[in-house]
Amino acid sequence: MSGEPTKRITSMPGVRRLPFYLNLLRCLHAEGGEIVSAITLAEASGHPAPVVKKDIEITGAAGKTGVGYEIGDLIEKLEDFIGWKNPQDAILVGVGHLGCVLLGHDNLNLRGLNFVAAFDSDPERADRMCQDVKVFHISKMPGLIKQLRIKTAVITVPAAEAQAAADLLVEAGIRLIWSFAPTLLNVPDSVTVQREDLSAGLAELLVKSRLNESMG
Amino acid sequence: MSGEPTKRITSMPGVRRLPFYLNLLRCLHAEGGEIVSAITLAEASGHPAPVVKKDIEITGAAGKTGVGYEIGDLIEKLEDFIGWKNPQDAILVGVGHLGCVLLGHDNLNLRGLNFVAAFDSDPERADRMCQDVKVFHISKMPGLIKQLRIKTAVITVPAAEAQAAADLLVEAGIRLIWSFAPTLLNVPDSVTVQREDLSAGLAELLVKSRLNESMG
DNA sequence: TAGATTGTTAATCGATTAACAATC
DNA sequence: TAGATTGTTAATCGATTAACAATC
Repeated sequence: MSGEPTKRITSMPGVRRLPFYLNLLRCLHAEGGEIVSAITLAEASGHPAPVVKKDIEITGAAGKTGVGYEIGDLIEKLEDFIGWKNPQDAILVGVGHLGCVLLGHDNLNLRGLNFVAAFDSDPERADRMCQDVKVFHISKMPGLIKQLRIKTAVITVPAAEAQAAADLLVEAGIRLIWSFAPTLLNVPDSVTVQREDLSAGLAELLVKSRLNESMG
Repeated sequence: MSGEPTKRITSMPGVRRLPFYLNLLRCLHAEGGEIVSAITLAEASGHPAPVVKKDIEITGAAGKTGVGYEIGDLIEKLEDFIGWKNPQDAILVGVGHLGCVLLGHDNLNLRGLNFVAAFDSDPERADRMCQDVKVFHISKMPGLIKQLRIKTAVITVPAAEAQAAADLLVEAGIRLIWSFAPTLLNVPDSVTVQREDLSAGLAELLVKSRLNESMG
């Protein structure tokens, strides 16, 4: 009822901002920077300084009062908190255009995923390479996931096939699913699903722009 | 000070959920459905029914008490509110892997954008087609934007080139920018920018999964 | 009528903003 | 010391949840 210190909730909006800071920090680091203040990060990210400080706080990183944060340390702490320090093995289902882009994630500033294989239900797409990742027929998926003890999967199949793919993945032992299919996936509570929807961003752009106009 | 009825703020989280509902509604419509309740949409989307009702409310759509919403009407209202009824002409800068995927947006369930041209600074990529869209060298961009009076642009260039691209676009008259570059873009207030960051979703997945595990 | 569902109002919750004391 | 910046606490704001009256 009173005082639950265990309930340290981490703000998801905050978590989502971390990769952007990380990107900035890597740039600063590459340029030889050593110290950075929340104010600098705020200006470079477009978020208010108090937000930046709060976001950094959830990672457990500490700065020096009156000085700022040590860039190298901050990078370490952010990577560690997000879970990008030791990229985990992952597979991808659905080697269409979007699937291929994600497999070559170096271009996208994605970290934390190490694709070891990709799968597709179309035999035409199997037994080829896509972005240096071997593509197999989907019939080989369950066996390979179990054998390599993969826990993370990306779904880039059409909406109609997404639930069937998810069922296969869960049955084979997958615990984390990053889905780009515009459908709700039915999975057990023990499986974490993150649904991505590009059209959400487009809708936001169009509505924001209309609000912007009407404000003058 | 008291009672500002003009200040009808539209909830952005709500706006971002609309495209998903729209997708569901189109499926129901295609299957011959005529009426749908907020409860049905809630179950199919994974959002609570009160949220669905509030989200529908912002679009101005009205249901029948005790009955539900007329699917055809709801689709109309959502499309109209989001601004997808009359897709607007748009261009894309940066015809890399991601750029190509977005140009073929039919696969992505994106609506509202009608790509009339694409541009790239690499001469090798110019004067070709990508997903049925003609690719030009970037030197032709300002002229074409002005000539066709394009207002919307998608940026899929590397981070280092994004600001320069944005400057060109704004100068040529672009008012809406959908950017996939992991950088803050400096633009006048009259220009609306929507920044997309795929790695945010990945970070959220990893952290949510950790929270999920620690809960048992 | 009885059951179902919308639409609205009030209560809760979490995130952002503002302010400032502590300290390098 | 004086200036700068962290880290924390309090105040505000907005979004979600809960409850229910209105009504088909």
